[in-house]
Amino acid sequence: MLTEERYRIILQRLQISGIVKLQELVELLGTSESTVRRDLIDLEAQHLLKRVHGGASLLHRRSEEPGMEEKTFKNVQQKNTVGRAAAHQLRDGECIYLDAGTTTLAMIPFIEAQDITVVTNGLSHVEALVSKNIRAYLLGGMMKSHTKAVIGSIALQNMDNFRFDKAFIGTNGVNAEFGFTTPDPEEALIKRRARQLSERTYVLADSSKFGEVAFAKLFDLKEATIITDSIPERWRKPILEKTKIIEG
Amino acid sequence: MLTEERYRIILQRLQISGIVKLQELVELLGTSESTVRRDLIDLEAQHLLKRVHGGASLLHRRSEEPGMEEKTFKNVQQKNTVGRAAAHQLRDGECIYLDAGTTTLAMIPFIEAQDITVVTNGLSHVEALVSKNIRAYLLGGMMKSHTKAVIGSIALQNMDNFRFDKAFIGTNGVNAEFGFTTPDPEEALIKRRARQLSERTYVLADSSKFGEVAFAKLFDLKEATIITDSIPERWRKPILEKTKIIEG
DNA sequence: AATATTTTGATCGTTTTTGAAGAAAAGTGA
DNA sequence: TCACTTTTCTTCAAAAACGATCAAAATATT
Repeated sequence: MLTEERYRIILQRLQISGIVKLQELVELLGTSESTVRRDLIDLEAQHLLKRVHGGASLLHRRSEEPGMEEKTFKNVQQKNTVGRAAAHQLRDGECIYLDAGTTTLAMIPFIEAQDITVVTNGLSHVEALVSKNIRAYLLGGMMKSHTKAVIGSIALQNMDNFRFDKAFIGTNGVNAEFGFTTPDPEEALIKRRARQLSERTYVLADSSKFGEVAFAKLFDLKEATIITDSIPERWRKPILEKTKIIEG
Repeated sequence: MLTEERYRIILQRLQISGIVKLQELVELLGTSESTVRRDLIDLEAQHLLKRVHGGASLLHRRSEEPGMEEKTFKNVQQKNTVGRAAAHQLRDGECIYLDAGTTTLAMIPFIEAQDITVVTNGLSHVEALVSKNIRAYLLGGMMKSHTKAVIGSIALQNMDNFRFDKAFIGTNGVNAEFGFTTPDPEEALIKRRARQLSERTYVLADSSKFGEVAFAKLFDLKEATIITDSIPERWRKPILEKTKIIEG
């Protein structure tokens, strides 16, 4: 792996989590501790990050977005676990759909499969993908202002240009009775269509989403495999009766 | 294999990935390490890429040229002048196409017209627009890695969903003989189609672009109105003979 | 066809990058 | 504070990449 490539991955990782552990980078980059350490020293010299004991953090020169900032450390951990497990489902050469949202975004640093093609409706996603040298297509359509996601009829129509091996979809609620749900019906339409166009569908949901129900239904539990960090005991049985779960 | 052919493949590869390993190129081109090395040296001398240990990467326009530091401020001033003049052409309720690129990006802060709809292929543009609460549509398609622009056949096909009152397009060269030109043929296709779909077309070009010629032709001078900060005296007459100019 | 020029591939000594091992420093908990 | 763990720093040798050079091959010129 090229030096510049490592730099980019490190910085990208930082953008997403705000902080990275050194050991995490060693694992992610598949290189030695010494090398990562040297990279961090170089990047700090370029004022691109701040080294802290055990890793590095981004220097907060500009005020980050309020929506993304309030995520707790635990949330980040959970999302990373889910993201890692999801990325692990990828095989070389596949074409996938990556839904907008922070959980699917957390998948990207863990992607190791080669020669994959990704279609997404997330603006941040496409940026992260191209900086990892992954072939990325963006759906066209109307920009939803807050979530940086593309939605609307044009996006739907656009999606018909593609067929996917796998779709990775985010959700706000996982409920045995009501299936997967999300607050925005427009986004629900997109997610639903993505499922129809894929061979297999994975729904990414950290443990806090179990039992929740939001306004717009995506589809039933049985239509997708759930990828999560851990299943709350209370929901384990009723949900396992209906669908498969991958626990990271 | 011809030298030029190798150059083309190397640069193309670089456009796609943003970075290439030397060994990767050796394999791809089926030639010796020495030759690839020499190619990279030549291409770097032509300012078409930056050599890094183990391969080459795209040069980031920011840090590459030594005299850029001082030039930046003047450039920004120019772009702002152009951007302001362009934004002033907008009327309430219009639907416009906004081309990717830094000059068109500079328009956005100056937009005052109400209730407008903007279609763009620029990732940064769409972000800037939604944060100004302007209704924005993004073209779908393949992401070009370094310019944050959407290109390719899907983007073209996508554009046919729209009709524009006005199109604002960036360029790299304005020449009396060769018309408007840009380095990337893929981007040229998009720009050309945008012009066809609009009632009126404006090309934004700061004064440094006059006289320049790049590889791919967009269209003739007479097909669009030029918006610029100032016209170099030398080009005033030949260009004014062919088209209209708005000077900010 | 013979000669000159350019391009190519291989070799080799030098420099840069890398990973490992051990010493030093920093954090942790009693 | 002291022992203990974890992280960082330093050093060194192996590996990878580099630049320079030269002869063979391809191409152009006469």
